[in-house]
Amino acid sequence: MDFVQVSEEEGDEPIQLPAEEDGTLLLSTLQAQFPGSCGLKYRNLDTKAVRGVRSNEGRLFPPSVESGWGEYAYFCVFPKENKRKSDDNLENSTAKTKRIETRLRCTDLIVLGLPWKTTEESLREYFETYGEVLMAQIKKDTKSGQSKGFGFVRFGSYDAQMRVLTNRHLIDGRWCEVKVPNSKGMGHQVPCKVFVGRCTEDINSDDLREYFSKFGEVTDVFIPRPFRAFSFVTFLDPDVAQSLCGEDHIIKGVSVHVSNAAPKAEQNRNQQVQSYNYNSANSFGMHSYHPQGNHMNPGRNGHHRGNNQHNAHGGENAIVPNNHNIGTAGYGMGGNNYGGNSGGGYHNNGGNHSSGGNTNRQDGGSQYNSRQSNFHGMNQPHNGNVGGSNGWMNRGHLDMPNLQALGINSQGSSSSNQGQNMSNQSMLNLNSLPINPALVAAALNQWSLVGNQLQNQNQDQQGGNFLSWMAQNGGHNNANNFGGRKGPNNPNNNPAANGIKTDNSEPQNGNTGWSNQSSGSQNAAEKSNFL
DNA sequence: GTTGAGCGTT
Repeated sequence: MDFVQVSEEEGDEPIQLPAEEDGTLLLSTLQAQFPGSCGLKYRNLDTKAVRGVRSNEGRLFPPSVESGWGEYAYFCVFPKENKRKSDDNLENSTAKTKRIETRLRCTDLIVLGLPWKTTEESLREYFETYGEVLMAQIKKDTKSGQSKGFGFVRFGSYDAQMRVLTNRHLIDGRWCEVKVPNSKGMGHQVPCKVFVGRCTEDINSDDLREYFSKFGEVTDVFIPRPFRAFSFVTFLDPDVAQSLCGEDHIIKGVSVHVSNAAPKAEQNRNQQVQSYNYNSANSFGMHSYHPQGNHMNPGRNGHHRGNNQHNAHGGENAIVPNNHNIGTAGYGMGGNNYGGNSGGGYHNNGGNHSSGGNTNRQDGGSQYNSRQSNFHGMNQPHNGNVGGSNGWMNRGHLDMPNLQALGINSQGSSSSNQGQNMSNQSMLNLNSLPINPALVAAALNQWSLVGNQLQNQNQDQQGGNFLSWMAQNGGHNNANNFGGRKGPNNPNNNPAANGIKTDNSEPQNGNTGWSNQSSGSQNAAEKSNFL
């Protein structure tokens, strides 16, 4: 039998891996020893160049047909960092990207099914093959010290985390599940989906896809039917989604407004609220959702709400012009309703908003680059610009600008704009308002007030965030397909090959669902683009 | 001393 000398990195002590009869090396053989690896490379002794080993359909082929693997010392290839988009510029250095991704998305991962004997040391040792392990702990009985059979790990890089979530794990002789813990929910996630308000009926999904694709890959477009004057656009990259939030864009001559697509959990809650309590963020379900605090930042000018937090890192937002005009669709919005007090003195460009005009900004591809530099500290909830420790009390009068700008008061519609009493918003019947429902929807969405009545048009209950998907697909299914401990009736036990989820049968996890998730393109093929 | 779906005394 032929053996291949493989080490994790060049120069490390090699392990001899058995090749197959046909001379190939199974990728699974490699991965059994080097979890997370996806290929091999070696250094050509003559040219000193590093060469890759041909890989196809789970097999690695020797460099030479005649001499096989030879005496080369091979070392592992691991998946690269997330590829940035081709039009990224130098502002997005790898280091910066890595830092952002780390800050944004690394989270504790729960490891289930650990053998009783596994120690924190052996747990760490195992996962260090994937990358830097910041934390590895075993949950134990306080009295006996006996392991409870599960633990937590945290990685230093998102790359490592991704690989862990997408691999199966044989730890101390037992197949274990690694998932994002329920307790984390969406806390560290950045939504990929945006709400697009003020849509007109002639804006179809192709229009939306085509338009928004220039900012980044669009993975899904959902337009509620019957027509509700808003839609949802999902991007591959949550950063792109976030960068667009708070902006107005012109599509087919219509000014649409992009804002956060709020998680379902909040919206469902909000629907129950009959009288809003401004003193309590919790009445809106405010917690670790909304990493950018979009719904809490007071005094923002109605645009770029999602970017407020970036300001805490040095005001790079200045490069994003705030000259968005409102009302190009003929819905006159007074500039006063938008402009004005910017809580922390940032984005204080309220005066730039005008009504009824055309936007000064053309959303060309070049804008995309500048957006990318805007992401800092998104994991710092509700910071900086919140006017006071008690966010809601200090929101000023601009926090619910849209409803008022739209001439809506507690009676539903008004020609005056004076009232600040919004306590009866929940009584609004969006379908009976004598104004364009898109305007109301856009306004309500900013407050997570759009609930099932508007958004549950689709029946897809698939959890929408990337990591929960990763957990569900990489975790559950891999476990199920490769020896997990789920029962035969578990819907995850679908026959799909190689652990990729092919349906939407995953049971909902209460706090990870996004109301706006649509089914159209949430399939394995597109999701696999993440990997 | 046993066990095998779950979710963390910070």
